[in-house]
Amino acid sequence: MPTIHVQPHVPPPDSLRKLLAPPLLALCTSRELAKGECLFRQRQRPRHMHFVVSGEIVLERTGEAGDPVVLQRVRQGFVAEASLHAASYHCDAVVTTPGSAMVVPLDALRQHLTQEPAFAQRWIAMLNTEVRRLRSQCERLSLKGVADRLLHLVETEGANGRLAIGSGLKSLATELAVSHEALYRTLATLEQQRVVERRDGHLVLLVKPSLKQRS
Amino acid sequence: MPTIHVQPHVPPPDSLRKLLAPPLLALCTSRELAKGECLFRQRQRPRHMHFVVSGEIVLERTGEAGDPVVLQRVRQGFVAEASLHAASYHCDAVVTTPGSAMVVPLDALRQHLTQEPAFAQRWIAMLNTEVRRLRSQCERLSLKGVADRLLHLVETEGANGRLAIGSGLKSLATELAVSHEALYRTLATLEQQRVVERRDGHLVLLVKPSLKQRS
DNA sequence: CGTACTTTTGAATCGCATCAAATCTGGTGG
DNA sequence: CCACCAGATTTGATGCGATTCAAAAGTACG
Repeated sequence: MPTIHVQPHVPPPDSLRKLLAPPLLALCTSRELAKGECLFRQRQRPRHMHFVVSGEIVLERTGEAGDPVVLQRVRQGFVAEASLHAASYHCDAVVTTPGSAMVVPLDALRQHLTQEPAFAQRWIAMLNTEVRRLRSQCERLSLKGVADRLLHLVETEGANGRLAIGSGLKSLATELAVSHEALYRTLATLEQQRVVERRDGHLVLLVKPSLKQRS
Repeated sequence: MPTIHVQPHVPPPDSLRKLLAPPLLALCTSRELAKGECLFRQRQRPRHMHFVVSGEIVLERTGEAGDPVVLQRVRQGFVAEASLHAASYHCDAVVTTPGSAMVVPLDALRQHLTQEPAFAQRWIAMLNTEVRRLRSQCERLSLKGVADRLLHLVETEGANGRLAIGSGLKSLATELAVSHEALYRTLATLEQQRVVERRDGHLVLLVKPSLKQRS
């Protein structure tokens, strides 16, 4: 897996510049994300909002004594947008792939939300997108087979039948809530059947989604 | 299962009155929900926002040729809040238990959102809650065992270890993405072990969640 | 009273988790 | 440059739990 080094000054992506007004953008700071680093932990009080520019972080919750469950992987976008008014985080944010993030002070963000109606509208639109994404994820996790979940992921999250594998298939397996062995096997089968292909860190669909004729 | 008949004039619940300002509330109309009725279907253009007051509706998506997947059950709250600016619905809304809903014209809702900053704030808070709920649901669906999912549901969605079974255990099984047989069996086992109890359409936890000693 | 549905239990089967082990990979330090 | 190590990747074997098919009993409703 080729490690891509980030440039010293990663410009905030268009999506962030469009969402945030210039005055807010000016208050943002950049932050490097080192592998294994924690952006925040469960029960901490939120002080900043993080926007992942590059790299990958995962949200995970550790329930009492169980294995940590991966709630979401973020490669581009806000982390825990819902913690806007929360008194504490409800999950951990761990960096799985080095990169960088934009950091917005929470109090400034809240203030702009109340004072800039247009900004509030954009924020609502962003949350709507997030709600839809989460519903998709629920739909995906409702599927029974590993192959179904994987294909659903590529069709749903991928761009034009092409999905970037972030930090290895292992973390992808956790996101799909299957064992990594099962994912490896399923992927091998799908590759043999010419349904999907792995190329330079990407999963590529080789058949039209409507022609689901595997097995 | 006792069928509860709704009163002729169901007042909008507090949560709705707090969220909507009086001027918007005045534009709302009430609507009876007959069993099996469709509030809307996939690909239709949204014209109204629905708030379930009583009864139960489910959001389900039918993927090409697969079984319909239940995305969410709503017993109290907005249906498809994320379709605020969407050009079309991305799922069906079917009434599973008769009741009533408040209907808000979408254009009026959008207008108030842009003109009433305070209202936009409340809307954002509502969306934040929804995002958290959906993350919980994803976490639940990531659990492997039927018992784990069921208990997680009662702990998460229930009030004080008490969860109302809406329209039968069968629809609950679909929400948990397990076969209804598996749910019946698991529930029977859990009742034998004095972990949960069924009383008048409710699931009641009999042990502290922290003392998870089933096995 | 009959029909349609949910609930319940039984039995057979299958897919995935789990345990195990080998290979491959990139990165480190000698 | 090479030996070496930690992690990811891959393949194999086994067992469990859930799905599936089947059927019976209970329940609501016209």
